[in-house]
Amino acid sequence: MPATIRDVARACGVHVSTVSRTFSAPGLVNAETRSRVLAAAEQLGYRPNRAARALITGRTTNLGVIVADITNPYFPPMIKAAQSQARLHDHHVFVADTDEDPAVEEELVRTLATQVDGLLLCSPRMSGPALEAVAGEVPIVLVNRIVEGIPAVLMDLDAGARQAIDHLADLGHEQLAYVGGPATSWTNKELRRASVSAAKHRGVRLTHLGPFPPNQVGGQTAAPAVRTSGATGVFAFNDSVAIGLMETLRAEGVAVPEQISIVGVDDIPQAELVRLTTVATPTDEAGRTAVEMLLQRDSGRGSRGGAATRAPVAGHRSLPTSLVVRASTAPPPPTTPAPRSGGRSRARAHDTDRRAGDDLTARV
Amino acid sequence: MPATIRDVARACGVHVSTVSRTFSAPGLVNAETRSRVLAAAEQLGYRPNRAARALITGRTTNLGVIVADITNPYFPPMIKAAQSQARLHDHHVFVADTDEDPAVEEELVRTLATQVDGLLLCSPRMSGPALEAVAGEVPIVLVNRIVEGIPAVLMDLDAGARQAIDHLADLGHEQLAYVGGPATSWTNKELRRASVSAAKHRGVRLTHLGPFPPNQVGGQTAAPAVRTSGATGVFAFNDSVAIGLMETLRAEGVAVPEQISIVGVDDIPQAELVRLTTVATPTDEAGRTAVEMLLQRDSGRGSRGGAATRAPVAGHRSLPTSLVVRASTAPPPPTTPAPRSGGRSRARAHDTDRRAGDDLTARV
DNA sequence: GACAGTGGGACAAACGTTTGCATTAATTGC
DNA sequence: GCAATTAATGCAAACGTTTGTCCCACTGTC
Repeated sequence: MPATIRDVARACGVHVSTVSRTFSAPGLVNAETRSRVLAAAEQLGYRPNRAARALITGRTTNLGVIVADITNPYFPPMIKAAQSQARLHDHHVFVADTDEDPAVEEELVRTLATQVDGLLLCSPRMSGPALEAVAGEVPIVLVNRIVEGIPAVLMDLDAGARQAIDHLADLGHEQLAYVGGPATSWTNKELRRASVSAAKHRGVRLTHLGPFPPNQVGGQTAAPAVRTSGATGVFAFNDSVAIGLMETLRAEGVAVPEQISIVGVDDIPQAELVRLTTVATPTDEAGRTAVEMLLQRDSGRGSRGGAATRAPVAGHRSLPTSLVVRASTAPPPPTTPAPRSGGRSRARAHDTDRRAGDDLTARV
Repeated sequence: MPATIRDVARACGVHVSTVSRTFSAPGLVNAETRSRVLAAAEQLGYRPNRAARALITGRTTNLGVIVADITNPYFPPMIKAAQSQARLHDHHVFVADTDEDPAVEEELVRTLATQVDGLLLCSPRMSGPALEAVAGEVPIVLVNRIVEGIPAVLMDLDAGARQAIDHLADLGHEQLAYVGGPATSWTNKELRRASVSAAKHRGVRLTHLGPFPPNQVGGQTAAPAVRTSGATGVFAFNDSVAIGLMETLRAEGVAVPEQISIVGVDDIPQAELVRLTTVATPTDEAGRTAVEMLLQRDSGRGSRGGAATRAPVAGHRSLPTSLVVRASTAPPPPTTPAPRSGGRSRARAHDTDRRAGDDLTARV
């Protein structure tokens, strides 16, 4: 029923190849002919059939974005940015949700592979070897994961952990805890490593707790361990965990931030609502950048080109994080333990700042 | 590079049509041959090319979901459910974000139309005639919108508004306000109408405020109008507006719920965090249902079938809402205005309940 | 006035499938 | 045992594009 290229050709007495070129290589067709073709196409409501085009060119002008859970507030900004960036290049995007299941993830990648020019894997849970195998079938860009030979965009977690630990140390905290996420999470591993390193650098003690599920329930579960750890400053795997923890502590009568300070990661919308201090990660920029890498890598490819023309594998791109100070952090209670003078004075200054402009948000 | 149907055919000395049938109509091919074909396909890593299949069958096994804003927490559960339901039927889904722009929406529909078997338009902003035109090109199911002749799934806003207004009236409020969303929003129109009707039915006064943007900023903007309206009970277009309003009122020293009660709509994750009383709408079920309607309508279609085989246009499906009572609603302050005895006594009871089990959530 | 150069278009093959029809072989009914 | 049915497979056209190659009719040049 919809008009085909042949209908257009017939309508203006010209060969189909001319119509085709009018769209794909306008320079090769006479200006007068071109406008006749365009008029006819417009009038017939012609839209090129992408499937047919994909069949012969080998390029689909489609991208795929695969995430663990669309309802996790961390992902939507990334998806949105990816989609919008793709649209800039006249691409559409498939979005798939793996429900946190590596097997589903793998199957989705496989079935999607034939229909896209590239795949964006966001915080993938798949095994490294599986990822490498899959990268052989279809161009891939990873987000929040490093696998040898596969391009990736990452958050600068080293800096992020340093910002969080420094902030707590600046406030005067000397006993910290890192509340970890899932054991299988690459991000968790990195964050933990970076936290340990930053704590050592500042000369404060840091204990590791977990693993816990990466959501509010995980935070609730972590509460007892946090209390017995004796830490006055807590750095959590992500905002959801931090929020779950904060709410639970408060319900149990532990004042936050007066008795325990909490820092999260990601700066999801909920974090602002509960005034959680957190390390903001530029998820939207990650989505944009990843799509750009995919498209760049892809350009010049196609079924005819073959593997030889494939662009050299791009490297990793690291995105800057930034600390957002809100109302979940403050100096530790004065009683325990004996404060060092330097830390205390700095902490006092911070404290005053926070009370003065309580509804202000400082970005560091 | 990837194996084609021809490679498989050659590998097991059989014609391509037999291979094709092995997948699309296994009953027509001998069991022994079938297993030989399957083995060869498996060994060569053959996956049917969807573009080629789409080209000849006219069916893409793809669906599209179009929303105004992916980062609006209202939509992700709907997208997730739609995607998961589609996967059950071996379909993939495109997700597109219109950035609240009707023109973008229209263009996305047009470009997506050629690549999908059906489109899910969630709270579309497009004009009615434009929607009708588009529905002629590709099967469509609307969510949260009624347009003559186009199937739709809707929230039962009549019931929702009644639940909200009844709840406020039960608490003893006699002067209410409806804080409206965008003027172009169909949902807003319905909600407003239903609120007026419910208020009249209960014999309480209700004034309409707005329009306001459908987000927290909208709620902030609405605060002055709410205060001057004299209302003690507020029903807001959605949770985001309700939250923005609540936070602003509190910052200005107006106690919620002691001085003003607020009810939202949607029950987004943030609502639970700030203990907002709200009318929950089953967005995930909406996504699931809509996909089911789309697929059902689509089955038996295809390029060869033509319009004659198109199933009769499905009707509307209305989904039940439910009131979630949290801590943003309470009886009005005793001073203003003189309470009617019936309302008061009931309100007292409610009030006691709330204080007794403060962290409990009642679903009505 | 023949000739190379060039711009514009037509021709046809190809992409990887599906599917109606023809063909063959095996089975059944009489 | 022969026609008629059924089961299994082969054959080839078709889907709507893109693109390499070929052809024609102009130009401008010597």
